[in-house]
Amino acid sequence: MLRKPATLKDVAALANVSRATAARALNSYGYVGDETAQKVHAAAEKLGYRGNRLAQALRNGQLPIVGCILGDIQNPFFARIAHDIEALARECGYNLVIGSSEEELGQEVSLLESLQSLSIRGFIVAPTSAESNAHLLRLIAENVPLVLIDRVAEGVDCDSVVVDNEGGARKAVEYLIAMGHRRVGLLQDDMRIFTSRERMSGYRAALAAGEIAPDDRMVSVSQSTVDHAVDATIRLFSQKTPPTALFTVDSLMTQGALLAFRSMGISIPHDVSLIGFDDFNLATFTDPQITVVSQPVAEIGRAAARLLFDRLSGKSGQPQKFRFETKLIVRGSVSRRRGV
Amino acid sequence: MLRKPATLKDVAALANVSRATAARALNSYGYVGDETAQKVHAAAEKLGYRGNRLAQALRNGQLPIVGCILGDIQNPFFARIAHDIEALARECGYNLVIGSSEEELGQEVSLLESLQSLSIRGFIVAPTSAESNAHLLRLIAENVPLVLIDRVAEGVDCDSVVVDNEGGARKAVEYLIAMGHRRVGLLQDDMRIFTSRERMSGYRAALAAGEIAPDDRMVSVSQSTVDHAVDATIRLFSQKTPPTALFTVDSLMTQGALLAFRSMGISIPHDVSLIGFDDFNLATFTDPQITVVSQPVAEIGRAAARLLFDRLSGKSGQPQKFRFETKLIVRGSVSRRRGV
DNA sequence: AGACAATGTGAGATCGATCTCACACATATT
DNA sequence: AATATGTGTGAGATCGATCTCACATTGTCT
Repeated sequence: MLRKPATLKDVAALANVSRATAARALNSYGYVGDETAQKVHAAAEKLGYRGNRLAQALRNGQLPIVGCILGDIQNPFFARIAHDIEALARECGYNLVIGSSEEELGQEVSLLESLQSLSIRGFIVAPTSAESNAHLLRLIAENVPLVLIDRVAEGVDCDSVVVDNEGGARKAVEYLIAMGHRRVGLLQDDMRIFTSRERMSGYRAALAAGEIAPDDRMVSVSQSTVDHAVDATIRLFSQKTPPTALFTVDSLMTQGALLAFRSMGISIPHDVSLIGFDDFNLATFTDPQITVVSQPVAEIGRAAARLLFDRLSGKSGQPQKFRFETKLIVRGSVSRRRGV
Repeated sequence: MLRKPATLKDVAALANVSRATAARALNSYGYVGDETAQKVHAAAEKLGYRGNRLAQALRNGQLPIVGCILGDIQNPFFARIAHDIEALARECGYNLVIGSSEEELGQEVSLLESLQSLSIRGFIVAPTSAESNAHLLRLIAENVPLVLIDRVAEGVDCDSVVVDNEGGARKAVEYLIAMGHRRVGLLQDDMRIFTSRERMSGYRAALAAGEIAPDDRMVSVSQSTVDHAVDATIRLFSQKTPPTALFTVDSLMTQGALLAFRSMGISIPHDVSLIGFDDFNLATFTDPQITVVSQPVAEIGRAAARLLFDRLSGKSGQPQKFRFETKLIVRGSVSRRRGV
């Protein structure tokens, strides 16, 4: 019983006019007689006519959809961003296609290709890799609006919205050092990821400022999931001389660290101090509450979306690079280290 | 410097053949000479030809995109579902458009219309309202594959994946009653929402089984956000004779209740017992850990996606209705009520 | 009355990919 | 030799909406 949706032709036929006239009436341009216009509208109403956006898009070359490629929507940070982008897109009459790269470059590339062949109008991407960016450069060369979010990529000159990762990490680690810690652990994800590099470099800078030699044994790398972070933390703290403080680079890792500490019977902040990058719902429910570096997550998505829609509405000019400040929120997960 | 993407015509021209032949070579159907095929492939390669999926979709009437309309991607429950759907869609060569209804019927309707006019192939929807469903019925009448998720709608006969909300709620409230509570509060969201109704009805059934008269003063309604839930909880517990136990219908509400209790100086489980519907990351980090009714969230999204793709690949037959069991996970947020 | 605008309408081209059909030429079959 | 089959190719229609252009019809101005 599949009733095909009504087309403009059907409307025109019912109203006894040509397709051209029907189009004029419905989109109100050019000359149309009042009576004719009414007939057309009545016919459209009666048939439940809804224009085929596909055909429209084919005609004018662009589909009112924006693409958004993030690492993982399950990360609350990305979920919030996706939500805000979708909301703004909706206001602007766009829809949002979401793809998860799962932090795999190949996935990101193929997702982007498949979306581009849909004549999608613009992209917001959190690039998996800071270096491999031929696919992004191609977009720019083809003049497709692109906004990078959370992360930038080397040599890719386009709009972007990031936070001061290095500064945030540095503040956190400096604070730990000021509290007397000298063996400060770092739990981070893949070094290909821009934020990871920057946070690592903030970590290093803080160590250097504290005249502490970097020590690879204090650094553990894992995928950004709770489970992987648990393992990585356990590895880090099973050493003979484990860190006395830990800095984790995102909220999933922070959760993993908390779970690992619990399972190992390590208590915070008595046995180990902890600071996480990115504030999250859980942070104030634990005992003690977790000290974090917070990012203005409510602004990031909206800022990126606004940049994209500005481009889409024709604004040209130099790429705009936003960099939001981060803030150290001191709660109770860090204690002063005596002696050693 | 906007270089338009190469079209089939360009490829055909470069290879010195007609469009028809080029199409045959690239999609390998019909007869094509070996040499010709090679020429075409070489030309396509050289021009970086990527078919225009828009034009293809217009031709065959369907776009390889599925639409997913959920309440709010920020709810970890929906985030997980969205993630799983996207992953399966990707495997099947589809992309995913996500829309947030924000629990507004109007939003849901307009989102659905706008996506349908894109010739999108199928939908997974968590309907805002259990009753207002003309838009869903229309989809079915037009034979568009539709899978309802988390919630069903009255009279809408299609594939669906839900959990046993009533049973879950009932188990929770019966447990509270068995622990000696007689003033059991309910913190729920809008009654138009299917899950809300079902959970309410489980709550009522448990009260009835315990021979406790329902009392409207024990029920507080709010939007499903942490902030609204805080207010609603405060209202509930500012009464002369507040509940001694509380059942919350989703994880955001549970978080709200926890925050409210903290701000009111109410301690769990000493002053009040708490059970939440839907397990969530925070539940095991609090002290005490929160007793919850858990749903098999990892299966829901995949099940729905599988149903949808089965339909898309032509499977017909009676609508399939999945209903997953829920499980009461007893942790430490409920204590036995003595005396009263 | 004749010229010239303003108004209203339809035929047909276009976007890009695909598919049907007709036609060419070869080889195979009686 | 005449017909059938197999192979390879291109012209043109199609999907649905839109836009350009040409053609009417009215009204207005000298």
